[in-house]
Amino acid sequence: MPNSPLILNFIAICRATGLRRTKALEQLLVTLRDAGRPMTLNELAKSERLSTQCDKATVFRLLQRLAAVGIVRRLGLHERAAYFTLLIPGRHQDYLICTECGSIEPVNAPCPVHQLEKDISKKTGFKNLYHELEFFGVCPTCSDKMTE
Amino acid sequence: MPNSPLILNFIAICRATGLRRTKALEQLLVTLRDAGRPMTLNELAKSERLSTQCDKATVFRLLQRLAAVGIVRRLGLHERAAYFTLLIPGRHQDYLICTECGSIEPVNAPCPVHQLEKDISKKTGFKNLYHELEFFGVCPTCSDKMTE
DNA sequence: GTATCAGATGCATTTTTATCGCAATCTGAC
DNA sequence: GTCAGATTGCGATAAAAATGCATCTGATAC
Repeated sequence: MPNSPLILNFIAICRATGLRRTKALEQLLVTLRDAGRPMTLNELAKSERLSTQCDKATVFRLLQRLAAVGIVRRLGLHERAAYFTLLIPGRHQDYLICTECGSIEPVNAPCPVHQLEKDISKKTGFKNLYHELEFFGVCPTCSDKMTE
Repeated sequence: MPNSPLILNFIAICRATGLRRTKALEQLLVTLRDAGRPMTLNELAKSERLSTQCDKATVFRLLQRLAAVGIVRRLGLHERAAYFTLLIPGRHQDYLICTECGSIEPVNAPCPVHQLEKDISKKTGFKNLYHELEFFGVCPTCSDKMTE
């Protein structure tokens, strides 16, 4: 479903903020949605959909714009390269990351931080608060390897 | 207090793991402690104490080793460059970061995530879990500037 | 449908951050 | 004081991020 309501809605937001509907934009959104996880610029640029469609610089600049519009978020995730993920409305995601192999998986648990977010906003005067929560540890596969 | 008990203790841990006590090591630890906040490699290398004392490559390698020993942690913080902070035993720190000016301040609130950390460890089999929690928003100074 | 033009793109290049190799130097145990 | 091994400085490289510019394209007006 390359043109699901989700994608079409994102494209509408882009259009409303002055971005044009290009092949590269659509493919980038679809790639991020299908991945369902944060991806690096390199992963994206080399992905099946995008590598044949546009240059890495284009992906880079699109990600910047999408981040400015609020469709994409740039994450730290402790790695050398930045990760990018779709910001799907109403969905918040925390991550569990293996410090050995770098694997990233979403955490299936209600995030306990939202209330604290409101308190902090009230106390400090910071506006438009959001947060990033990442758990790091050694995954079972890696810890098996380490004890061998 | 260049040689506070804290620093001496860190040095003892280093020694116990085979690291040697060098000027660069001491100055790096003192610089991180005095800063009281995460710093990038570049900031550290250019700091008063370290710039006159050793090369950037040395700071880099020391940070790697200190991270391996568990005295220092490498943080993402949403920025282009990695941040490093002292891991003071018994102290956990979350951060509040302005997305406009990049200022970083510690959050003075009990972190609500530790219980979840244990649950995740039990459920997923991940070991040695820790987490990073960052809040992002627009600080009062920046939001004033934006409405002018 | 076509002309128009600001926005988008490809390609080359630069800048910044991260990392490594190796010879020279320093540290700590004896 | 001696010496093996750890550490360092310096230069080189790799990898990631960012940009300049000529060219191309999507969206609007006609």
